[in-house]
Amino acid sequence: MTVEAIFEATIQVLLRDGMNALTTTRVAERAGVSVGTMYQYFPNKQALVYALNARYLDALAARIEVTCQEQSGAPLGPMVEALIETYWTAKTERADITQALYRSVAELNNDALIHAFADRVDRATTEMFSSASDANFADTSRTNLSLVTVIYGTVRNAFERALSEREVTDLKQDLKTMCRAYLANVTV
Amino acid sequence: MTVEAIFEATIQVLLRDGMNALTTTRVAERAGVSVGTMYQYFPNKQALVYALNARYLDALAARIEVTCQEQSGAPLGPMVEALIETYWTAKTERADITQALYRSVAELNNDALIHAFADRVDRATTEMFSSASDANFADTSRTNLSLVTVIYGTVRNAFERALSEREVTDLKQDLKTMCRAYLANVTV
DNA sequence: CCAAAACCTGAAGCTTTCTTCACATTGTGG
DNA sequence: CCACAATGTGAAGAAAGCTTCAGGTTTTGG
Repeated sequence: MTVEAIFEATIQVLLRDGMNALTTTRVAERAGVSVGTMYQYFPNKQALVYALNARYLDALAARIEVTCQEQSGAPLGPMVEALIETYWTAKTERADITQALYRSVAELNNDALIHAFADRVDRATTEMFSSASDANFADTSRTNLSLVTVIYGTVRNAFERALSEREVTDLKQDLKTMCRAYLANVTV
Repeated sequence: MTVEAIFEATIQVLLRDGMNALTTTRVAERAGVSVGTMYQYFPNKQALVYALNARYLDALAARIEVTCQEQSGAPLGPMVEALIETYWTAKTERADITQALYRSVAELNNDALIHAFADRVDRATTEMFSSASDANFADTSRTNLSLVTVIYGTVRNAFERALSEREVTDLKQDLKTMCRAYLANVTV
């Protein structure tokens, strides 16, 4: 489909030349369509980048929701590990795309996008944690916020450092350790 | 000083209008100088943004180094709390600037900048942790990497969610808890 | 006080990019 | 096979930005 080709081309250009070089002409060329076609699907360049990110975040949220449902009722330890695993995998299996998108959102008015995503995902994780067989939080939403902020933040920062495979494995392991240790502390 | 005015103007424009609207004309205008003057100090626009970030990261690294020296020889618990406190404060005391810079680096070829910063700071924190009165790591550099990645990542992610003051306080507290709990696990 | 250096000015050239629109091509239902 | 809708084309207009440079102003040091 044309739209799909345009999205793919956008990612390619973003990867190859960065956000500065992301021009309508270049995207259209790489997508194998004319500029006019692009404007039939997106009112302007910003809308294109916005749509690309929305699409990506939607897919990511959906994956997290699946994990949360799968883990419903499980003990907290496996739960948090599954969440880390899902998020980490989703971000790293196409690391190049993740990186490209991280850069492209920076110059968007992305607050609405980010918050909608955060709200949706928070709802899923909060519900999951509440359902844990050993759930007994003093403050569920606080614990949820701390966990997800630490996890998502760590993954993102791991991207900015060029870590070796070994370092990534170790870091992921340690993140799990930290989250489990934290949960042991905050459950009554 | 002129250069300082230009830097300040760059931040202002970045804050008010975002990276898209960061034009040489606008920066010069806001700085109260002519465009020509700007080009006497920076060979081009990118160099300006680069220099701004370099300057900021240098100051941040210096602050972290001070904390690391102050904490030399202390126990691990206070150490990691001091690191969190320093980093968090440095990032939040001028949250607007932090946000503006996070956005501006995105479209820089920032790898060199980021890695130089990471190396410098990692050296300081690794040395600090090694000096701890109760230091006894199986793998010092691994533990260091895990701690700093989690801490810096969490702070960054906290920025993207619009957290209330209460949530920030709680999150910081929980981050400290997590780091201490982690340290208790990895020290022999 | 003066000459040289340092610093500043901002209009204009050049380039690049976004966006439009009149027209061409392709697909579809009868 | 035809008429009509949907889709695609790409040259050109319009706007905006980066950078230069010839010349003005201020500072410095003797």
